[in-house]
Amino acid sequence: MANTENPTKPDTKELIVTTAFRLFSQQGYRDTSVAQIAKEAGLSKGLMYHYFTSKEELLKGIFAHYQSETVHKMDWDSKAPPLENLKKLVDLSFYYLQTQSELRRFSLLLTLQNTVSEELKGMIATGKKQWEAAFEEIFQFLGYHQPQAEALYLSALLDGVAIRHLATGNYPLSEVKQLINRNYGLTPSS
Amino acid sequence: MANTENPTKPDTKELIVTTAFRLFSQQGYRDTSVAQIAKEAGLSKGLMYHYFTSKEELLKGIFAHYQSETVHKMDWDSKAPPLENLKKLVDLSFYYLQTQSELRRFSLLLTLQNTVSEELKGMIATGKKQWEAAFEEIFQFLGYHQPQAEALYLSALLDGVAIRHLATGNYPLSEVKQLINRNYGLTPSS
Amino acid sequence: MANTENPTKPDTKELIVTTAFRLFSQQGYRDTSVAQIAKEAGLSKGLMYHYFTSKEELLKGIFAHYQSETVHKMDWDSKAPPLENLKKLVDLSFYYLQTQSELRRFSLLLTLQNTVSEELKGMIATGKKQWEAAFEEIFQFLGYHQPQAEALYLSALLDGVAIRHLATGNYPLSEVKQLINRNYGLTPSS
Amino acid sequence: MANTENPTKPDTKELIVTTAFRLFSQQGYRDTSVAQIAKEAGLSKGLMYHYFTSKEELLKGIFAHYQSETVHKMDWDSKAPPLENLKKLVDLSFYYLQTQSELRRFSLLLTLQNTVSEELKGMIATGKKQWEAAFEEIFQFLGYHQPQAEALYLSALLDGVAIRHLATGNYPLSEVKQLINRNYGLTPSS
DNA sequence: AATGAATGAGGGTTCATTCAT
DNA sequence: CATGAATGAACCCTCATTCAT
Repeated sequence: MANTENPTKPDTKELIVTTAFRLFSQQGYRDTSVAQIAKEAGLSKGLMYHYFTSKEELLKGIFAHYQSETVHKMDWDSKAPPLENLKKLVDLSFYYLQTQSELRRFSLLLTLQNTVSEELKGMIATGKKQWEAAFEEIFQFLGYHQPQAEALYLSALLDGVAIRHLATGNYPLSEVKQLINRNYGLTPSS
Repeated sequence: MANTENPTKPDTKELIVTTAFRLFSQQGYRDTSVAQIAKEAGLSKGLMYHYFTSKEELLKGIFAHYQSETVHKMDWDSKAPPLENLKKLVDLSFYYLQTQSELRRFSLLLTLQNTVSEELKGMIATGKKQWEAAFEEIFQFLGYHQPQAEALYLSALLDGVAIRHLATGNYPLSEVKQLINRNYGLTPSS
Repeated sequence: MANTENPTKPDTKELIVTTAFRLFSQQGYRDTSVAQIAKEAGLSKGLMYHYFTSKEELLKGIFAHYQSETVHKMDWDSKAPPLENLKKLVDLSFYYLQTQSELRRFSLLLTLQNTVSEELKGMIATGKKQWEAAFEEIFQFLGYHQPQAEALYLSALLDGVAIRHLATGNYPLSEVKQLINRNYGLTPSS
Repeated sequence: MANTENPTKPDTKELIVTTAFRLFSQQGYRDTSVAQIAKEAGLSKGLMYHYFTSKEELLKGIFAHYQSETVHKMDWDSKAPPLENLKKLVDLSFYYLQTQSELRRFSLLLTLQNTVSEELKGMIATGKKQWEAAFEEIFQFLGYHQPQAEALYLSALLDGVAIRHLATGNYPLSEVKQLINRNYGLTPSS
């Protein structure tokens, strides 16, 4: 009777999250109505409020959903050579940018918005901190003088590249990536 | 700066633009109602539509107003030493980020949104193009191998710094700026 | 006539149509606000938009509603004596003019207005065409030399009678009807 | 100094009336804004209120203007042969319909509207009465049994023809006119 | 779990009219 | 005679949310 045991039945909650995420990314949070999400997902408004008590709760739900999906992939081996790890992370950043561009857009959008609740801000900040901490540790290993500032610098650069890529239709991602590789002494692979 | 015709009479149009910009920056475009702008500016809703035919037109008006202020300062001397020019521009970018941070936030936000009108996108894109073109010319002078990619790289970096600064309360702007100065061989001044 | 699913539950959509029609007829389309219709019908504005996506759609709904009621009665037997059929139609025209005078006024009004949407014009035109076609067929049977022109002539006459009746408080409908009967060789009945 | 003496200066009041009449005819009274009339006429809103104290007053002004222009043309000679007079009037009706169609549309529009003020209704009724009286007198001369009803009948017919002509793009005016001529024993001329 | 009718507050916009200049 | 800035009320419409079924 519980639907978690029935693999054939599509998970309604996930369907809502997925649909809402897509629409929020494309049109923004305010410009997407609950009705539209319901229609697009093929279910009723009432049902959405059965799973999420409000539109904002749905927003948080989206974030929780994708963060849990993403985080565990960032497990890097702190004993491996630092440059290798750095390369891994930079590659991962570009990989996400290309494969989950809408998620990236979504994150940046929320980051720039003043209106988001403190709770959501916290969730976003947590994600960013993980990257910064990883970069900082690596730069420390590599003997950079200001590892923290360098970490923030690189994080900013990757954010900037993301925003330009998402905004422009023809941003030369690979060329810019080469410059990054060169500036950090990374050997290109792909 | 003052009304050209009658300095004592407050320029209503400018009052609207200023008020709207402030509110848009604080709460976002969608979360600011025309009624609120009118109330805050101390005039009627109807009057706003006397000056701007729609809320979106008001938004464009804001950009036109502040961009014209900005562009005016960007006239750099292409015959001066390139490094000096580069430094000037980087300084200017940081200067704007600190003095007109909300305009910056706003333009980044709209950049990411798909629902923005083509006309507005054009206005924003034009602003960005000017910076990129300036950077490219300088990098060419300096003999960089890929001046265009380098320009996009630096633009992205500056955008990224802006994002982080706008998102974080305590982003170490000056330290990051030092790193930029060092990486591009610029002598710090301030 | 009653709600097919639950006779006790008042059919909200029909309630809206009925109320709107009454008010539109009394005050005109433009001079009747959606708010007024809602108030008069005892429901919220929002609900009206749940059933009709716009005020104009509501207008179309009214026509659809009443025209379907009308057309149903216009099924005349083309094998019956032509004069009998003609009499039937003329009687019907007068019957509608007296029982649904406001619908008639409304349709004449919209006919003259250039601002009416094409779709609505189409709906009205369709109604008129049906009458003209019926008249033409009958006049053909009766051996009139210009059955089409005669059909348009009679249609115009009936429209004109409607206009005068709607405009004047004391238009002598029955006397004019007698003249029509006489001119077309119809034997009066009522 | 008075501008009535200066034939070269366009009469502002007439310009307003003419423009308003055109727009009212095309779009209806409610769907035409004072601002639009002012713009179309190339003058300010304020000036319009200098000549007409309200929008409704402007409407009355239009009617007064055109009625005074039209009435004096209807002077028919009661001593001439009745059939000749009848023909004259029918011809005149068609002539107006073709040369001043917008005025005719305007009249019919107001006739059908419930919202018009009593004062305006009176003005319109007066115009109609003149035609009816003329027809009645003629039919009396011609020995019709119910001259008044016949007058109303013919008036209605002419109104109906007008509305069909104004509504349809391709109404066969001349054919219908021939039928009228035939039915009333008028010899065609044009 | 699921629907969709129903609400109420608010949003953007229009417009006749007034009035200082 | 002439302008257009300014107002305020109303208008059409949207939307997050609730709730009976």
